[in-house]
Amino acid sequence: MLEIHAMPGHLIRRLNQISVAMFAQRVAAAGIDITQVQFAAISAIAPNEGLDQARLAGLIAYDRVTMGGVVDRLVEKGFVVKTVNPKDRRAHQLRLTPLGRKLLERLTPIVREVQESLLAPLPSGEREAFVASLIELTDAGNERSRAPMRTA
Amino acid sequence: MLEIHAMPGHLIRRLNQISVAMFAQRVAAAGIDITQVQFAAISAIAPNEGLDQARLAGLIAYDRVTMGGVVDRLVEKGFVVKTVNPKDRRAHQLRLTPLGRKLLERLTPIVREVQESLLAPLPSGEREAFVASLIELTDAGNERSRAPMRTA
DNA sequence: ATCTATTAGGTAGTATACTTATTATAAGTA
DNA sequence: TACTTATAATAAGTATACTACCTAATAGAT
Repeated sequence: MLEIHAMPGHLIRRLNQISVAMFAQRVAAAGIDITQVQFAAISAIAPNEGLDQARLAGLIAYDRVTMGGVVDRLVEKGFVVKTVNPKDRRAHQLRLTPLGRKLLERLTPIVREVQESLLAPLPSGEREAFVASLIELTDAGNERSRAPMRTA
Repeated sequence: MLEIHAMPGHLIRRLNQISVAMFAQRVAAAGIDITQVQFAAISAIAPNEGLDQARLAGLIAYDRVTMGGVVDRLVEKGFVVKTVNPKDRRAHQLRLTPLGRKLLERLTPIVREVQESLLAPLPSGEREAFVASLIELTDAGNERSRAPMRTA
């Protein structure tokens, strides 16, 4: 048994890999071609149509440069359209296509199920406490991340 | 407030980003040029000198292909040496150099401190429970990851 | 009206993290 | 011995996640 096997940093990294793999497996099984990160993006665009890439990145705590690539792939797949904001020609406004909206509707219940499966190994009494701790830690550590969440 | 902001998968992803950023910041502050992943690799090689890349990948739950690149960078930096196993010429045996061993010694206390800082925002009574849940979840989900841990 | 600081987005480069395919070698079996 | 299967590593391709740097455009101050 190595020391790192009990280190929070290492365990979080592994749990993230498990989470990503479970997402990919369930979504592929439903015949849908999208990643976890791409899902987060469209689910944040949906209630904020017309927002720009920088604000989108802030909403879901992504790096801005990474966001550019994610959006491009979503545009390529036909789920998102990107138009220049006439009021601020630096900014690209993002909107879901009808296809993107339909995809989000189909995905949402699947993604909820993935979350349940992820926590299923915990006794039901501990799941809430675990999620509460996650929220506490991400909240407290937000500014230390290179891509902090920005809701304002 | 978006639904994903309370989803375990999303929170784990963010916490991993925070953890990686904290590691990078502290290690850079100590004047050391190494990533979290590279640290995990050398800390697993140290007590298992002569192991091959596939076993190393299993020990710390990395993808074997990814491991190849990580090892190459450690070799380039002079922390690890890679030799062909004469008994099985497919396999590359890994060993720390004296420089690698010294680095590991310098890093270990820093990394321990990073783990403490990461959990510091939790009330002290909740930290153990949180880590226990992490272990429970990574244990239970191990086989779902594309890079499961293999200690055998 | 001009100067300055800030912001949005992009490029190029590095590192992780996977997929599928290929090569080399090894080990087992017929 | 020949055939088959398994394994170690690499190659090429895609996606995320950063750094550092660059340009264009805007906003605010003077």
